[in-house]
Amino acid sequence: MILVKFRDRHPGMRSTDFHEIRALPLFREMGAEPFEALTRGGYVQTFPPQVELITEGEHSDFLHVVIEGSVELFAGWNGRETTMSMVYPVSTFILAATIKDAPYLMSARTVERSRVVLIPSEDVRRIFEVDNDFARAVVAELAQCYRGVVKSAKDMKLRNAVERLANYLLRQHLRNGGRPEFELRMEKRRLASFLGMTPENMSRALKALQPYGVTVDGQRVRIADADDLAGLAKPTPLIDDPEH
Amino acid sequence: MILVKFRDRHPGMRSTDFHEIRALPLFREMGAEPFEALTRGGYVQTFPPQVELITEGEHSDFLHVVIEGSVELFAGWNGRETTMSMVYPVSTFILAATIKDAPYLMSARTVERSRVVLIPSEDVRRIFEVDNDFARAVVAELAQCYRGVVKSAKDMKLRNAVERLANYLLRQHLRNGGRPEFELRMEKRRLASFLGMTPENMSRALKALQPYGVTVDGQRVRIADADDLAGLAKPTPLIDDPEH
DNA sequence: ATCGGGGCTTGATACTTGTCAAGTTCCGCG
DNA sequence: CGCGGAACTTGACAAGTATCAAGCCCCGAT
Repeated sequence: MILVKFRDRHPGMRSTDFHEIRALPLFREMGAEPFEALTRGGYVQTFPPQVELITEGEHSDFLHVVIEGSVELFAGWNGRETTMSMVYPVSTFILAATIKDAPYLMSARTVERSRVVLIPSEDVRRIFEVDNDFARAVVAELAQCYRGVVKSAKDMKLRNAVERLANYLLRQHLRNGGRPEFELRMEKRRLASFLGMTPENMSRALKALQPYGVTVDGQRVRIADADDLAGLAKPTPLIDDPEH
Repeated sequence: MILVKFRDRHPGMRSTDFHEIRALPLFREMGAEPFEALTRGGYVQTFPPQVELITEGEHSDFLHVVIEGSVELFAGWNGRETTMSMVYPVSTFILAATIKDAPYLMSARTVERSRVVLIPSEDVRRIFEVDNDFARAVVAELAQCYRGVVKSAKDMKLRNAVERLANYLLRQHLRNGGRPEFELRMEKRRLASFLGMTPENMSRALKALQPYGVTVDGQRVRIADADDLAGLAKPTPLIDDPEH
């Protein structure tokens, strides 16, 4: 029954969307009723590539949930721009700004055609005030995000470009079940910016990893001997383990 | 009455400590009873300078509150080390690790002789589960911390050494009520590490700021014309406003 | 199939930042 | 009071990284 009501009220939303959002750690533990109240005002929209969903400095109107496609979080200053992170389905972004009712610190744009659920920030804050399970889920999510940025900051401050790239490749390698070959999840130019270097520099960094068994063909990366690469990368869970 | 009980149970703690902790945003909104339960197992300890209070990778046993002195949060990798942030009274640190029951991502050491309150992590998590006001205060605190690290990451990725230093000095200038002279809050070597550069480089960066009216004598900094310096620094609330 | 554009690579070069070594200053301690 | 050590500064040099320019390659549009 709830499903029918849900779909009636949320133009464009499929019941699979509903289930996927519900399954997120952020929403998993709360009761059906508050979840219904939270998502009542939400709606789904499909955006073409390269659409700026939010702009840093602006006020937080919606909590965003990526259902399909991918979204880039980036920031600019003084004519420069850098990729802060990539968001893949299914996950939320800019939760902190929404909860604090503060301006966005980062902008967001679609990379490819993407389906995004928009939940009014006011509703998020209202349910947050009322529902204790949701409030605790928000804590878990924020703590996770916080630790993620801390790791990223350590990566930036303690490693040089080649080391950052080597560790990134090892993380992706593991993410893909340790298979020797995998696809990069984003364009190289974006990856370069994410890792804090120029595209030219990353191209050279990739070459520098050849002696360690890394070969690249387009988006396809092959890691011949992960241990060899790890000898250079020296990964540590305190920076590189996303679960930690 | 509560005060007397409190002091009886917490060796070394003064009633002023009690009030200062209670006044923190993290503890301000919760009821007297849960606060009492939360701090019941806590105690105060005074540490000499350069004592390592926590080590990254270790398990979170206590939530720490700095009452006097100052504490440096730092991280290491592969023989390198960097200062992540400084904690001044009265504030807590490593809340995220405590709540998540996860390993510390950063180490902490006293810089000067410091009084620190230690609250068992188990108690923090227990009260967090039970007390909804506290849970929401934790959200506010974590969101604040998260946004702080994001700003710091933007600072690192978007600005070069001189720009980071210029903006840091402007922030301190503002913090001190806009007076032309103020004292650096930490040693230069630590500040250099915090700002992501070597001490040698910071020495040169300070010289590079002389044409913009910055003069330095020991810990004493004079900013002759903040607007002039801001012309170079181009501060933005999205990186430099701690409240934002 | 051809054209055009954007992403990627490469080389040359310049700028930024780090390293090393030496010297100075400052401060605490005997 | 003077000694010792650490912090800081300075210069010379090396390493890391960015910029600029050119060419290649892939892919989508005509």
